[in-house]
Amino acid sequence: MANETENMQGFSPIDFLRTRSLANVVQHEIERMIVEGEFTPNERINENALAQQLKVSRGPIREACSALAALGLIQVIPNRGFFVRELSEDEARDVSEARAYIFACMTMSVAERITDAEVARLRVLVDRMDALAKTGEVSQYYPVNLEFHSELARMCGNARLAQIYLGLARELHIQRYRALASGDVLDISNREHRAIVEAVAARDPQQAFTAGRAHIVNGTSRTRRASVALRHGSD
Amino acid sequence: MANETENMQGFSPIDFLRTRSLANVVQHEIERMIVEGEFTPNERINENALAQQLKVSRGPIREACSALAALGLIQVIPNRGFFVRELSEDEARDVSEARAYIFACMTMSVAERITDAEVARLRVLVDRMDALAKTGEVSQYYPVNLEFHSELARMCGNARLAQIYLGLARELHIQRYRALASGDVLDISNREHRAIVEAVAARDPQQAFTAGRAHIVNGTSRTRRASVALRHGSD
DNA sequence: CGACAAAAAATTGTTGACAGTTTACCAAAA
DNA sequence: TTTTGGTAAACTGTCAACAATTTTTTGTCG
Repeated sequence: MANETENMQGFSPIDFLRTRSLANVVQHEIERMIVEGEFTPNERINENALAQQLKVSRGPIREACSALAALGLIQVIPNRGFFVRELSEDEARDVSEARAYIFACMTMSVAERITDAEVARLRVLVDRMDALAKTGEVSQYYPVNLEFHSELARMCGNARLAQIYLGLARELHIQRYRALASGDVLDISNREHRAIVEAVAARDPQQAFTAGRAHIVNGTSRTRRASVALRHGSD
Repeated sequence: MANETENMQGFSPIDFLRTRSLANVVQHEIERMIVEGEFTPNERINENALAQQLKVSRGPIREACSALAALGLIQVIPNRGFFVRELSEDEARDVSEARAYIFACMTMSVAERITDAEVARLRVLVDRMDALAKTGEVSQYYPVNLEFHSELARMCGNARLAQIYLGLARELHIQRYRALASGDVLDISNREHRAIVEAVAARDPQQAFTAGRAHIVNGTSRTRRASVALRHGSD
């Protein structure tokens, strides 16, 4: 129809046409709102208000929330509604630990199957991060770091493992356990990257597992320390 | 209320009642139908027919299917409906491998934190399975085997890891990669159980990881062999 | 007889309305 | 002032109807 192009804002028209179901669009919109803080943890999602705001009826809203509940991002309490899920201290610890384990498994798998060409590709990324860490360019370091991690996820040759890893990372991201990096932290982090690359280059699965797990565990405690420092600083 | 305390088994009855919306009931019903073969892989789920059969309207059906789609059990094709998801050969391999990795992480974690009392509890289970394997009582062996695995999941001290493990196991179960056991297979399988117990009893995480991974990997190939044999036998 | 187009049927997508439950509010009594 | 009881508003749970799309059937022409 002609007016399809009117009411799409922020979405590419291709995506809009691919998943024409409103529920799907709504789901991604709610996800975005949670990530960007328009919904706070434990807040109730008012179906009527959201329906009015997004100009749809409650049906698609409820379908989207059901899906997000299954994904663990939303909690449902019968007769009271959908609530943005907040991880307890214990749950956050479990998710972080699980993420470390699964990342370790990924690097282990990479060590068992990596080619020389792939080793070279990882080395390029680590070298580039080294240079950026030296100059302290956090904003440029971050995307390369992301690429390094997703490159490993691809190389592990197990799409499901990678998917689980990304899901856990997203959950932590939503809960505002975000990586906050300063100069020397970048350097330490990249030294761990190098340890991973050397382990997989040596085709040593044990060592790769250990290095991978250590990287996430250390990263988690670095993030936690930074966020505690921030909290004390701003109070 | 007075009768709250009466019929609580495992979890509180208040939770039981609180999670009962029609959509939730329908979700479990569809799940059951898939597991028990009333829906075959790739079959379309007819919303009207199912609504009539379950005596509800299409709203709850769609909410339930959205949730199952998020869980990966159902596939959505816009304007064509919900389809029972079938794992491809590659996907099934990935899921099996991921399950092995995560079980290995669980046993590794158990080795790092297990108490003497818990070691004793595991030994009791393995001994009991040994006795049942000798007599070849498959139907009695199976529940003890299940208890052994869930006991390990509990002991690993990470609810999220355990949840992921169970999700993967369920997915494979639904896809009919089921454990089919005969006498000597039981014996071999339980020898692997014993290897896991000895590794965690020695507080050796490395060894526990190896033993745990091997158990699932071997179990998968045993199941696969059995199912191939069955298929050839029945054709 | 087969290919193709048009009509009909079946099915999904979406909406608004109504019933049942929870929450908020307010007045009266202790 | 606090508590209690009851009423009204807000909200969720469910449904049936309508719109849009896909699939099946039917009819026509080569």
